[in-house]
Amino acid sequence: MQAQRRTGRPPSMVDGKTVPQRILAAALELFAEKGFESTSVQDVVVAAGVTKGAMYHYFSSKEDLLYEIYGRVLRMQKERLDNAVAQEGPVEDRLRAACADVVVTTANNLESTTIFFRSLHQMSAEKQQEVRRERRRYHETFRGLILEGQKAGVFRDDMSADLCVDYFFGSVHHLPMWLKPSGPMSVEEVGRSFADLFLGSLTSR
Amino acid sequence: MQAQRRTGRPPSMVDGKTVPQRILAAALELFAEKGFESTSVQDVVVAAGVTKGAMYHYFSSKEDLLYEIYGRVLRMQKERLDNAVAQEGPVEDRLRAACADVVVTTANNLESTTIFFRSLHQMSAEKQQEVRRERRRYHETFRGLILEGQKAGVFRDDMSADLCVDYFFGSVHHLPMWLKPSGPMSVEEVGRSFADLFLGSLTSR
Amino acid sequence: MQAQRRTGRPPSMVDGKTVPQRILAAALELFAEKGFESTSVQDVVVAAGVTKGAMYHYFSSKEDLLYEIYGRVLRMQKERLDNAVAQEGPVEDRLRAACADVVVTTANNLESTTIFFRSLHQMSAEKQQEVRRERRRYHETFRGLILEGQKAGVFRDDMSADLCVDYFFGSVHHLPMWLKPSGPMSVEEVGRSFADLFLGSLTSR
Amino acid sequence: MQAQRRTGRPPSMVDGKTVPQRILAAALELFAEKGFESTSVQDVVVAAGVTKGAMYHYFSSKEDLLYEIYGRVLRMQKERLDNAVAQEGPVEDRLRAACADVVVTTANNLESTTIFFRSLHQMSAEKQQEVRRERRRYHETFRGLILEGQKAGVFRDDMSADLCVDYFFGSVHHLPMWLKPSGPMSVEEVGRSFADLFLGSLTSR
DNA sequence: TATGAATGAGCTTTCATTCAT
DNA sequence: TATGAATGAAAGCTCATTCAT
Repeated sequence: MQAQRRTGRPPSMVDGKTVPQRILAAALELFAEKGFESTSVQDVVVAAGVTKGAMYHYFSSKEDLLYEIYGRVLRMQKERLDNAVAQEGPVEDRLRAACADVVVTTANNLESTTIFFRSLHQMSAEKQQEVRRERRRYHETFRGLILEGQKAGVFRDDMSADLCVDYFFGSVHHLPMWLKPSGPMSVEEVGRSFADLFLGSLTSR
Repeated sequence: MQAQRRTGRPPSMVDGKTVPQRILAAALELFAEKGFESTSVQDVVVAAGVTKGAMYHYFSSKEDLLYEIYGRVLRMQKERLDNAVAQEGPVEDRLRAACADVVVTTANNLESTTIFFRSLHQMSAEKQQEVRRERRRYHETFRGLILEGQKAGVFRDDMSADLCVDYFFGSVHHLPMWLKPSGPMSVEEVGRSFADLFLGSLTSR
Repeated sequence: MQAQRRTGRPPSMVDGKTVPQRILAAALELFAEKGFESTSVQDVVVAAGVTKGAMYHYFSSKEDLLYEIYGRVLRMQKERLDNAVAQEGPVEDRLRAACADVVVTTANNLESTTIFFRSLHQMSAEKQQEVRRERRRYHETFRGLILEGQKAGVFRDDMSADLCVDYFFGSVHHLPMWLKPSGPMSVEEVGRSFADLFLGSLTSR
Repeated sequence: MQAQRRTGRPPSMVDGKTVPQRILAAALELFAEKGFESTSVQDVVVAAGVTKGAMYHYFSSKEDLLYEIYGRVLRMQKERLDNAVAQEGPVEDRLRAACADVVVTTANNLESTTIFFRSLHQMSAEKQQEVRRERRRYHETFRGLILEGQKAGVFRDDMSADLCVDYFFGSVHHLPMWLKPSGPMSVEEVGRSFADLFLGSLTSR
């Protein structure tokens, strides 16, 4: 593994974070707080402590910032789901674990999720498609678990697996609308409860 | 049966809709399609076939358009829920009916719902509070049904009723993200399914 | 001829010139002096004594300003040429008059001509085509005179009429590069001299 | 026959051209195509395959690129004219040869000429003066030939020699506006024709 | 000799809103 | 009730140039 050639002025670091890292962190916070459209590039660079020129050195547009944020969320979620699915054990246990985990992950990244569902439509058609494709893969993996349980006879099979996925993820994606990390329930409790409610739906009757 | 004549210049009507009605209809469509911030007042008035001056005659600001849209949604939803709750019969039937109804109503007003959750943060803090207050009332009414069922012993009572409401309404509010009116299931079927899934959760174990 | 309906705020006038007139006059002067690209919209509106918003109320873009300037030049030149061609008399007299006239007209509109040949490439491909088409018509009309003289045997016919037109108009279009209205020769003298030189070319041998 | 070796790091060569040569060639092409102001330094260095730092190592500014281009054109034109003037023979033959030659040279360097007359105003006042001074010398040399012919009685002397020079060079400098190297006439033919037309003017009556 | 980071001023354009009628 | 003119602040983005190595 070759160390990459280093020439030119070295990148500036603050608190061990590079310029693009600081910019993305600032964008994440501001987009979640005020919305993508109501946040100006000026706002972002001031919050990140960099100049506008520096931002455009690393990102090609304001939309690109959004796209990068999306990429991170998608990568993380997919990785965790793949992980949960690959575990050993009965399908209901694996689904329960996956459900609880996605709730916890979402709860720990409320800002990203807020932005995700609020600002998707601000992206160019092409990038939206890319994101949707990735979401679809996620959806399919999850749906696979449900189908497996239905075939195994542990989940009711008079209900479309697709619908069940949308039903559950609706609940998850709306967490930012009401969940306060400082609220009465820990995020793990919320995760267990959501998993319980959903499994209850699938195993009822 | 003709509405009684008024004196003075009659309001300009097109397709039986007054100027403010046309403006709101255009705003609803555009805000849902492109987002509140990405829709200019110019866009709205062009789509409504009126001039900018006319819009500012009827509405005090662009935000006011959003507020009016919110008001209509809230009034409609509250009315329907109150109606469902006031029915006779066992609590599980009344809850099931309310669940199915809110799904159908939401599905028939996808544009409003899209705007509702995407653009709430664009409103002034005061108006946001007003909307949240109204939402809270709605939430409480619904929660009342669940509590009633828990006390009656027909619903599991080891789960916070608040959480259950948020869980279910998350699913409902995300309908615009995936539901196509032309899809394989009718909105009534989706309503019944969602109600079934939710009731399954509450009555499991 | 119906007086057009007047509603709304009346347009502001300064020195009997409307806002768009003042803007175009300022743009003409500045584009000629500093070049199109080096002149900012800010420069133009300050010189015209209007606001940027007013400019964009009347013109769709900075390029549109250029386009309007081009339109005026083209219309004027075409009109004068058609006029000269339509006169009575021998072809050499008509050509001589047309040559002298285009020199005088160009000399009296040095700014427009400067902009014309310096900034054509800044316009969108479509508008450039439109301008070139108009130029081509002008060229053809002029060429018609030469062909007529060649057929009549008064002009040498061993030289492409096209080439002759380009030859002469090159001289005319470069007038802004050296001609000073306050120079030793009047513009009419220059016109007569150019016409004489060109006619000398055509009748030599 | 290899050029003698130098010590130190050899300049990076591509296609036998040094870095500054590649930069100037790229600038020439781009300035002619899109105009000086519409070409960014970025565009130039990308086209030349070098970095921005490298460009600023060899040239002090973007304007400096333009200045270098001007210098090359001026040097070449002056050299060729001096050459033509220094020939033996009657003045009309020498003028005819000089006229034809400047047309051919211009036609073979359309890009340079395009830039020359389009972008002169983009240079600093001092450099503009320098260029104009050089142009003046060129003009004077050419004018000398005409005066010589007028004194010798072979050219009409009722026409200012200055005007004649401007008249002819206008035609030459506008060649880039219409001449296509792939057109029906070879550049040599155009040169002969232009020379013929101009000599016809001078010897008429 | 050459690099990639970073600057900061300036650019065109958009937009919600107000004005005068 | 409604118009078209006009405002002025702010937006996203570009760019020639300089910096630190």
